[in-house]
Amino acid sequence: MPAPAQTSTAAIVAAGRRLLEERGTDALIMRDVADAVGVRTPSLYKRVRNRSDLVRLILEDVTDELTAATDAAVRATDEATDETTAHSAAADLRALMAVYRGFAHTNPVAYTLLTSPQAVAGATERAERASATLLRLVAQVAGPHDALPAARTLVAWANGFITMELAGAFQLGGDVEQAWHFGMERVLTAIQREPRRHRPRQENAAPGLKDA
Amino acid sequence: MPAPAQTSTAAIVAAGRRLLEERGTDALIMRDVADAVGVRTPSLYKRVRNRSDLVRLILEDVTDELTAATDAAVRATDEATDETTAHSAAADLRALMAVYRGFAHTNPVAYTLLTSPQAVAGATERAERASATLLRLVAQVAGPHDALPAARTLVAWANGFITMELAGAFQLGGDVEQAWHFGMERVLTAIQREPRRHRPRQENAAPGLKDA
DNA sequence: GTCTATATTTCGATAGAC
DNA sequence: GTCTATCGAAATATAGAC
Repeated sequence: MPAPAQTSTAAIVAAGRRLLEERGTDALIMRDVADAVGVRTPSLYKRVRNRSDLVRLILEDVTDELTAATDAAVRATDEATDETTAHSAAADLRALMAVYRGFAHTNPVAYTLLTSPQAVAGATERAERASATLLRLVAQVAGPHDALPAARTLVAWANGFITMELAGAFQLGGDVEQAWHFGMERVLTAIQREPRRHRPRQENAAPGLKDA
Repeated sequence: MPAPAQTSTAAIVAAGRRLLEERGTDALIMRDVADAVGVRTPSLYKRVRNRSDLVRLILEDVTDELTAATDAAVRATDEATDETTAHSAAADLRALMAVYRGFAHTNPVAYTLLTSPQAVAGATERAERASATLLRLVAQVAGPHDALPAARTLVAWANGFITMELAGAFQLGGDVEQAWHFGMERVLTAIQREPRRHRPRQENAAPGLKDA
C-alpha cells in the first residue's frame, strides 16, 4: 500500500482557517498550511485546486458556522417567548445581532473578508437563508411595507458598528458596549411601524435577503 | 545642468491615487506609477521612501479633500439657516452625510481603505477635525449626555450602509436611494434627545472624534 | 535626478520519481 | 498520495554610470 493519505480536505481547511485568523488574509500561504497539516506544499494541490479555492472553502466553512449560530439563537429566543409578536420579533433581532457580533469578534479576519467590498464569490449562496430569517423578523417589527429599507437600516448599522469596532475606530473612550446597546435599542425603535398608520398586521413571506 | 526634475511628489501621488481607484489597492504597483508620470521605476524612490509611504501620502491627500468637502457642506447649510438649533443641526448632518457618501462613491477604493480594519496608520490625525464637527452637531440633536453613543450610532449606520452599497450587497432590488433617506431620517429621529427628559440646552465643546 | 541593469525575495504551481 | 526539485511570475528595491 503505497503512500496512505496523511491529510484531508477538512484538515487543510481547518488549518487554513486558523492561520487566516492568526495572521491575516495576505499572510495565508500554502507553505504554512502544508506545514500545519504535516505534508509538503505540493500535496495540498491534490485536495484543493489552488489558493483561491482554499479561501473559498474556508469562507464556506465560516458561513455555515455563522448560519448555524444565528439560527440557534433565534430558536432559543423563540422558546423563551411562545408568542409571535412585534415584541418577540424585536427580542429575536437583539439575540440574532448579539450572536452575529460575537461571531465577528471571534472570527474578525473572516468576518472582514465576508463583508468586504470584493467579497469572495461562492460563499454567498448559503448566507441567503440567514438573511431570510432576518427579513422576516424585521417585517414583524417594521411592517411589511417598510421591511426592506428597515432591514437595510438595521443591517447597515450593525455591520458598520462591528467593522468600526474591529478596526479600533472607537477611540474617544466611553463604553463601547453601552454604545452597542444604545444603538440597538434606538435603531429598533426607529424602524418600528410608524404609529399614525394603521395597516393590518400581516406576516409576509420573505425572499432571501442577500443584503445581510 | 544635468538631469532636470521630470516629475514631482505631487504628480506621483496624483498618479498613484488615480491608479489606486482604477485598479484597486493590490494592483497599485510602482512600475505603473512610474509609467504614469513618465519616468522609470527607480526615480520614484527619490521622492517616496517605498510603496507604503506612497500609499500613506495618497490617503493623506484623500483625507484632506474629504475634510474640505464636508466642512464646505456644513458651512453652506449654515448659511441657508442662520439659527443654531437642533433643527439646523439635523440639516447639517444630512448635508454632511450626503457629501460623505458622495465622496465614497467617487473614491470607493480609497474610502474602503480608509475605513478598513487594518487602516493605514498616519492618515488619521487629519480626520479628527472633521470628526469634531460631527460630534458637535450630534450633541445638538441628541443632547450632550448621549452625544457619544449617538454619534457612534449615526456613523456606524452611514459607514455600514456605504460599505454595503459599494460591496454590491444590496441585491434584493428596491430603491437603494430611498433606503438611504429612510435610514437617515429614522436614525436622526432615533438619536434625538428623549422627550421625557428636560435637560438645559447646553452646547458642549467636543473633543476630536476619531470615531468618524 | 534619471537611467540601465540587476539583486532579492516571495510565493504559487507543476513535473515526474517513488 | 506524497515527495524532491524546480520553474515561473511578480514586484520591491538598490548599485552605480551618466
